Amino acid sequence: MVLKVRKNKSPQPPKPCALTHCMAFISGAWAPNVIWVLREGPRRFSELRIDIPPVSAKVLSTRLTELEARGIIERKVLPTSPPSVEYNLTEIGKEIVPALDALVAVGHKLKTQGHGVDDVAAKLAK
Amino acid sequence: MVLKVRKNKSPQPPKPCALTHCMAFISGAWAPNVIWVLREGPRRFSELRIDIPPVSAKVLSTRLTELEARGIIERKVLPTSPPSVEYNLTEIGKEIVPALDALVAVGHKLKTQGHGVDDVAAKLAK
DNA sequence: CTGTATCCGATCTGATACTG
DNA sequence: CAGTATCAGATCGGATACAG
Repeated sequence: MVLKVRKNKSPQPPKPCALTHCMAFISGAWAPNVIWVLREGPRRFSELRIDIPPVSAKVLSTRLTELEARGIIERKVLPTSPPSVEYNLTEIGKEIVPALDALVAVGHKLKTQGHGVDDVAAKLAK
Repeated sequence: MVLKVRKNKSPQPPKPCALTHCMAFISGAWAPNVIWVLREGPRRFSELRIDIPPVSAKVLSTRLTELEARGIIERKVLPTSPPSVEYNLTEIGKEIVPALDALVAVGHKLKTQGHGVDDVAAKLAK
């Protein structure tokens, strides 16, 4: 999902919030999934790969780096051998969870009303 | 924003909801913006182009078609000459708005704490 | 274990031009 | 006005190989 982030070349009048910028933090493949998994507690890198099967190491790594830079997750290196790393949601990160829930609720409702992803794909194919 | 939609090849045990599928409806550039603008009432095609400046006609058209297929917006052709078309949110579509608000609220908070998009970009550039 | 570096194909978007 | 067709460039994610 590409949430397009508009380059603010022209100084726009203070729009509501430049929506797209405000949502950039869930952009990128699997970003929402990471937050979703982390809601249940801390996870290690390899555990995340198991929880989100089709994600490649590269993308997961990229996403975790971004989410950390955005202040949504924390990265903690455990002094073990071999090294292990634990990720968990920050306080702000946890605030995203309810919003995600709301989105999923709507998605579920759409699905039950004949607007599931497959249904939509069929319609668009016509 | 690319919300990756996983192909459900392997019959996964009934996961929470296949998160990604449930969020597909806001995927695609400008999709959230369209919903955001439409919250204030119906808009015509050309009006949307004005409200969301950098969007091209092609993408806007594509997005509107998708959102309609997903049951999020309604398309109404007005019997005028030249023809004009009105778009507005469906009842279900309106339910997305609060979720978007919640997301934006978090985004705004992150911004005020030094995690704006530009700050993040700077961190990642290092 | 936890990543990073490359290469590469798939996908998407914007610009332009054109139709009803 | 309201799109659609086509093309080119940019971006992104996956696979593989490799490093600390």
